[in-house]
Amino acid sequence: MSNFDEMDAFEGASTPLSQRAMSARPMPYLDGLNPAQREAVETLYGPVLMLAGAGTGKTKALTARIVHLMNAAKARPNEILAVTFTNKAAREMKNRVGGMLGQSIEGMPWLGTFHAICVKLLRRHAELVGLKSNFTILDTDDQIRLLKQLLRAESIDDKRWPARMLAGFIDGWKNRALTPEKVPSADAGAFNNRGTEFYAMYQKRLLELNAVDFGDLLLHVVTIFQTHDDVLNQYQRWFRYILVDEYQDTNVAQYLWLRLLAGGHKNICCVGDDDQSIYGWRGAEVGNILRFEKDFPGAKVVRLEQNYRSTPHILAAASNVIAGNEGRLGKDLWTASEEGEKVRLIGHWDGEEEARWIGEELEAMQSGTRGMNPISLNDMAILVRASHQMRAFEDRFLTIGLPYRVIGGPRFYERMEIRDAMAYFRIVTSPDDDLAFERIVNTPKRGLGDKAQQKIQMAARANGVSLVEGARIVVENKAIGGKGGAELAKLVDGLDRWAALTRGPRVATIIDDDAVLDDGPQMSEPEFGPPEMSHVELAQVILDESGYTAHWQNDKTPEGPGRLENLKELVKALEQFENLQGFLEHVSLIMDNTQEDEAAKVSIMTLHGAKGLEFPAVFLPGWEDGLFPSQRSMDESGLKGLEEERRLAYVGITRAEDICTISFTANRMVFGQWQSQLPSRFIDELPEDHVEVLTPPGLYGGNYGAAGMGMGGSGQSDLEKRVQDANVYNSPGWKRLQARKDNRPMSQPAESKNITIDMTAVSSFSMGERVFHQKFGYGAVIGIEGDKLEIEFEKAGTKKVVSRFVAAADAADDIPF
DNA sequence: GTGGTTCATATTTTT
DNA sequence: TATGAACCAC
Repeated sequence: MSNFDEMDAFEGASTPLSQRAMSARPMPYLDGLNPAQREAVETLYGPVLMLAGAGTGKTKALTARIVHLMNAAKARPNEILAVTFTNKAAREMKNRVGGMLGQSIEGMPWLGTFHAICVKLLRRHAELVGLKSNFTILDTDDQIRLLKQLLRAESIDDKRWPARMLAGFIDGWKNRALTPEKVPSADAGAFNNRGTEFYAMYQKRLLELNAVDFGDLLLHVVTIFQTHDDVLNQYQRWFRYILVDEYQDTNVAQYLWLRLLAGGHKNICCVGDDDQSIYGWRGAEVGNILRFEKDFPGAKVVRLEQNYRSTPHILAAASNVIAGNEGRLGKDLWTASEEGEKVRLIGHWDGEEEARWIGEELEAMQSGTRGMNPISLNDMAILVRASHQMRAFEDRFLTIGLPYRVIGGPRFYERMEIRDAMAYFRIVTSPDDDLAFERIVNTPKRGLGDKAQQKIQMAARANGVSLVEGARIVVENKAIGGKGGAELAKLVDGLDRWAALTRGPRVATIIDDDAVLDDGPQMSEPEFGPPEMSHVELAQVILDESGYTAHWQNDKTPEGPGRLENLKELVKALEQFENLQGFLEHVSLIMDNTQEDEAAKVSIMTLHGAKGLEFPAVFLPGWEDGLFPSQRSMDESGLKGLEEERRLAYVGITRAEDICTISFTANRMVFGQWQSQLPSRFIDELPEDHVEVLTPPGLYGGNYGAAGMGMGGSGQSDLEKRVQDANVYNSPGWKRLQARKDNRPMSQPAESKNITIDMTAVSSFSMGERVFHQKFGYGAVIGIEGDKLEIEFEKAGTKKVVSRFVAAADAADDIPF
């Protein structure tokens, strides 16, 4: 396809208002920048690497650069390609650019995530890789499902060769921009020697389904660029300036993509921090950022080293830890801020005690008991290495009634009910979406099990049609009897009816040259008359008439109400789109957890989830060898793994603005078994001058190492390792820390705990009353003690819970959180 | 086809 | 420990 005529039309497109408004004024956005930031902003041409340490104002610099490009280089907003990894980052950048310009920035169509931009590109050139432009995007779950089907068809024992493993290989290849033909022979042994073969089959199947997975979005676009010079040239000319955020997280495919696009003018500015590369296991290549100057000869490297976030103690601790890594580009972070408190280090007996102590500290900080100004819970965070660590905190906070929020977990669009609902929308808007059909055909239960579904499959295959059409044939032939047959007939009927409601009659395609948007090469789309019903209403109708809403209304599990709530939210989200298609094209990439909350809560999240965030008070629990650094990382990736863990430690510490508290425990329950733990080797890397040891004397003295030795009798190497670890624990650094430790008591229990009793809550429950709890589900009150209730839960057993976390069962909709 | 059982399994998860 | 998937009996 050739878009050159259209391209030429864009070159003459009128100058956006924003730019005219800008050029009249001076450049106020440059004033607030420090010299390094300013240099990075003002070097508009040629390759630039902005090495931005944690908290050095890289987003500020990046946004200022965008504005400066429009202002000084007279770049039109649509000629700037700005890529991020997350939607959140993209959104923030959009907002901040808009803020600097003093107007909303609708005119930056190419500011987005790698994936979102690739979707846009791929929809335009889909046919070059054998797709139709309305392809569907499969998420990980769909991907696994599909692979399972393939493996089953080949009678592969999925115990021994699980689909997940195959998905891992395939993702790995896609991350490296390798199509099946290009997989190197070194990888031939993958997946029992059949990895490449299955990869090829999977890709073929995806094309048949007109579908792509996340990895394909990049892979296909890279393939197009590599095989179609004309297309590549178009975009090379179109994107006059390229900006990349979090460059240290790019994988090979993204790297190639960028190199291809920047190939002409090389006006590319990459921003990143090699010390914050923590996604190696997802295919990210730190090498990309380390190699930048070689890849782009003559590149200007600018270091942002002034930190505006943390105190000197915190920075020193972080710098000292990260100094243990080899082959860094190196930065010297400094700050003008006041000294503040040292990084605090404390050991505990076990995870429960750790959670209890942190809970008390949080309360003390919140009430200002600690002799400081009170801190809002919103300004505190607990950052863990692995999500299973969260449980101890949740349990503890639930019992003491401390409001918390878990960040991360399944994303909105990954939830079962959302995916089911979306499958309904998909099958209605594109009836040949077989995957969607498979998902919903027996959801809710329609009495259509394996056998019935096989019949549909066979009918479809025999006639070379989609599953929906196959189902229609089955219904017409009455091949399925009884309840199932009747239900299937009803479903097919429903699908027809809903599809008819989606759109009005088809209208002749109109190509209106003047109406072409100026955001790049365009393709025309068929048009339809006006729909008879708004897509929002239609969505509700689909969910109701299909019986899906009722399915969850009848659901007895504690999740039921929440799922209905999510469905409501999904329908609400539809309002922002023009139609169902538009929604589906974007939703898989943009829906995220948008729970905006009112009350102050402490955040609990993983270290990975915390990247890019900052909090006045940060707690880093679980610094024990094996947990952090994670044993698995070290086993699988050796020194590389350990270094990535160390970067994770660096990320964790640098999230803290004022107070950073690191803790470890002597014992921890691992897979149901108690294990004695040794303090993390990273603890030894903390600089003693910047650390205050809070561990009470006697608790973790010499007997700690002895306990570790006593347990390690299982094998020679194991024993050796433990001896070695024990030596680490007794290392000079640790001994010095012990020697300097403060003898003060651990912390006073927060008194506020017993003072604040919510009287309304106390009186509102009675013995035997049926209640609902968000985490534990339904239960009966069997004991009342002040504001605490003892509840026998139907699923979760007997628990003591603060009454305001519980709602009367008949009012489950009004749970106050 | 559903529901209960057993058995294996056990990081991190931007899209 | 505790969760999910797979299998088997109704």
